[in-house]
Order: sequence, then structure tokens, then C-alpha cells
Amino acid sequence: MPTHSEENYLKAIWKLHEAGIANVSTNSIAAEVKTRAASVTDMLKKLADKKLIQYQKYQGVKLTAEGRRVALSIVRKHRLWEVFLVEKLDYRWDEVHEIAEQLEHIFSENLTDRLDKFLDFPKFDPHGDPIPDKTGKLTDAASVSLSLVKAGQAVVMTGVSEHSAIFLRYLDEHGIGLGSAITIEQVIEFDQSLKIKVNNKAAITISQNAAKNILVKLSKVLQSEKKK
Amino acid sequence: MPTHSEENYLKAIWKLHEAGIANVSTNSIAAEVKTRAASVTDMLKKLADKKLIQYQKYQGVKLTAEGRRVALSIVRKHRLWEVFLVEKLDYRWDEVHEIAEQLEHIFSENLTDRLDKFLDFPKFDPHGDPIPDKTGKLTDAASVSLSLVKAGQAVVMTGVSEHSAIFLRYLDEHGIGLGSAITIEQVIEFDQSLKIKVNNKAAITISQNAAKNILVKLSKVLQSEKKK
DNA sequence: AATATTTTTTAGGCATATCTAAAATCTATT
DNA sequence: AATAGATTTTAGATATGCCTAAAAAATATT
Repeated sequence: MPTHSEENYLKAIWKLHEAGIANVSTNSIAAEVKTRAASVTDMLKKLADKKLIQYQKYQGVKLTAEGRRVALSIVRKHRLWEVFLVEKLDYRWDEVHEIAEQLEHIFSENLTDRLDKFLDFPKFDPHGDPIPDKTGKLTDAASVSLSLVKAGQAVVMTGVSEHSAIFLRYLDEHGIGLGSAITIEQVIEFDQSLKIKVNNKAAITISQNAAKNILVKLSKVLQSEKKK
Repeated sequence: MPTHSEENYLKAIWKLHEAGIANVSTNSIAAEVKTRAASVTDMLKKLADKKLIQYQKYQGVKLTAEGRRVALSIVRKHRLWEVFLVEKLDYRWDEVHEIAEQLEHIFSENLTDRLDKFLDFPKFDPHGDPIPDKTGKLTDAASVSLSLVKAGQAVVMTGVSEHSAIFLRYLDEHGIGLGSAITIEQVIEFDQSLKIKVNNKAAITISQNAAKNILVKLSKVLQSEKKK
């Protein structure tokens, strides 16, 4: 049974890998788990001993099938608890991360399954991230960054790629949330900021930096998939 | 902030104290937390340094006010989560202990309060044990009105449900106080008044009205039933 | 290709929490 | 009051997980 710490490292490696890095570096892991590179090296040796990662000195790491399984079970729990916190305990989407970081380590597969059922088998967490199923499969959001969408296009918001509370509150303040219908009125040439309409209200302007971190879907297909 | 382990020790000491031991012994703690006496001694030193217990070598331990506060917050969380597991996730009352042992360490006072509200402020956990409120107060589970006890039963007085000076003086005059051992000799059919012995002195008679306002716990039977 | 810079690893510590074995202390009995 | 037995504490290890500082290796720059 992996320790909390081991689980955190596996999750971090999974996240980084998910972000597109094939061989995850020691430093990037250190940044992700908020520790020092030396501590990461220590842990990598242990995880390699336990066959949860493939690791060769100076060459970065990859999850093994078993390591990936563990990582996904943590991600599954994290995201399910986030749904619980928001839907049942009325937390806002920018408040749930720290608590879910603790809850994700609660061990009982049966508990996870019952929670899943209690929440009516949600497919996405409050930030639009997909929740792995029991077997580790995850529905691909197939979303694209709002910053890549052309003027005139109508899209639906499906998620965020930046999860900080500050950013989430920024979105709240601008009336932007999961499922929001967004129309791009204009892409300002000078700084690539966007003039957009959210749910057909008065147009607002958001920076390119903000747009980069907003994930959207071009069609309206998502509406049926999304169960709130 | 106490560690998980410190919290477990404080909870164990609280439990043992609750069971009637004034100065809790090292061995009894070792049995409760399932570890060795030497490990307990180590931890007792640490807890004493942190002023969570009063500890003198070879003399047993007592919780300080702060230690009790911590212990009760753990007990509160444990029992609230047990209610959640049984009422929301359909667990049976004999299945919830291990999972609640993990959940009780989740830290967020706000989460605890929201959970409490979500569960509609339960007073007892699925085993009938009282749930401490935010301030650490707990309703005594075992307490029932003396007027509901059958003839022949031996009980111990635990409280009153009527706080007037007149009533309290009445109790004083009859030698009835917290901790008094009361035996019901006879329930008089005509007016439901009770013939009782207090601390094995000569039998006295009290009215049904008085009996109604005296809270007692059944001294033997209930204790064993409680830990099913 | 040689050197400078960055990244990663090693070496050596520290704190937590546990253990066994032995010593110290308390308690109960004769 | 002396001693046998039980309890508790100390001493000395072990494992986890973190740290800093220095060495080693990889990468970038000239």
C-alpha cells in the first residue's frame, strides 16, 4: 500500500505526463509537490524499487502500469470529493482543492464507489476536469483553449487549465463558469485580448493570458454530456 | 497543529478517561492505540511538552483543557463521518469504524461544520454515542429520565433536566447528586411515585414529577451493549 | 572542443514514530 | 520491611520523508 507521500508523487508525475511531458524531470516534480530536488530523488528511488515508476538516473521518469493505476485512483478520489464538496456542502469551486488534497488519500475502494454512486456517477469535477472511472478510464474533454478560437465563433466553456483560487474567482466575477456560452466578438490585434459575450450579456474584455487558461468546446454537443 | 498520531493518542486518553479512569496508565493507552508501552512513553513526553496533557513519570496522565478540546474535535469528526457513511452512503453501523478513523483526521473546521449542517445536526452517531458540538459539549447518550426506569434497576445519576433552585435544593435534601447510585425499589401504581434507595441508605419516596427531571444512566447493561 | 550553467544525485543531518531489551520504579505479598 | 512481580521508562535501533551543501552529470554557450 503506498504512503500518502508516494501517492502525491505518483499523482504529480501523472499530471506532468498528462501535460505532455514524456520523461518527467526531477525539478518539475519538485515544483509540483512543493519540495526540493534532493527529496524527489530519494522518493524516485523508492518508487522505482516498488516498480511504480521506470527510473534511470538523470533520465527522468515514467509511470509503470501499476503506478498509473495508483495515480488515477488518487485523481478519481480527488475529483469525486470535489464534486461532493461543491454539490452537497455548497462550497465554491475555488475553495475545494486543499480539502480534496486530504480526502484523496482516504483508503477504501468501496467508499469511493459508494461516493461515486451517491453523487450520481459524475463525469467531470467542478473545474470541468474528467473523473476517471473505476478502471481508470477518463472521458476526454477534447477541449481547446479559448485563446485559439477565432473571432465570431460561439463556444461553450468546459474547463480551466489553471486552477488557482485567484483565477477561479476572476472567472466568477466575470460571470464565466462551466457551461457558459461564450461568443468571441473581437480579437484585439495589439495584445490578443478578447472581447467576448458571456451568456449573451454585455460584452466584456479579457486578457490573452486569461483566455489561454479557459477551455472551451466549439460545438454544443457537450450540453447533453454535462450533468449538473 | 497536532499530527495524526498525536490526535490518536489524545482521543485514546479521552476515551479511557471517559470510561472512568482519572489517571490514565501507559499500558491502557498502549492497548487502546495498539502499540507498545515504550512508544506511548515517547509520545506522552511530546504531548506534555506541547501542554496537551499533564504527565508525571509513573503517575499516569490527564488531558489539559487544550488536549481535551483537540480530543473532542476528533471525536466530533469521527462520529459525524459515521453518520454520513450510514445515512448517505448506506453503510451498516458495523462497517463504518475503520473509514471514520481515517476521515476524523481531515482538517478543516469549516468542513466539519458544513458536514454537520448537511447531516442536519445529528446528536448521536449510529452507535448511539453522543456527537460533541462545535464547543465540545456532548449530550450524555446513556442518560434517560429516572421516571422511565423499571423497578429493580440500579442506575447512576448523571444530570437534571430542570434547573430551578427549588428543585436542586429538593435533591440536596434527599441526598441526590451527580454520581449517586440509585436503586429503584418500587414503582407505586397509583401515582407513579418511586421508592428508591440512594447510595444504599434507607429507602425514600419521590414523586413522578421529580423523577422525570432526574437523568440517569443504567450502570451495567448499557455499557456492554454500546460497543456492538 | 572547452567551459560555463543548470540539473540531478549523493552525502550527511534532522524530526517523527515506531520497535526490542534492559533498567528503574511502583505495588502487592509474605 | 524485604522482595517478587508488574508497570513504566530509558537506551539504542530502524524506517520514512524531509532538508542543505557539495559532487557528478547533462546541457548550453562561446
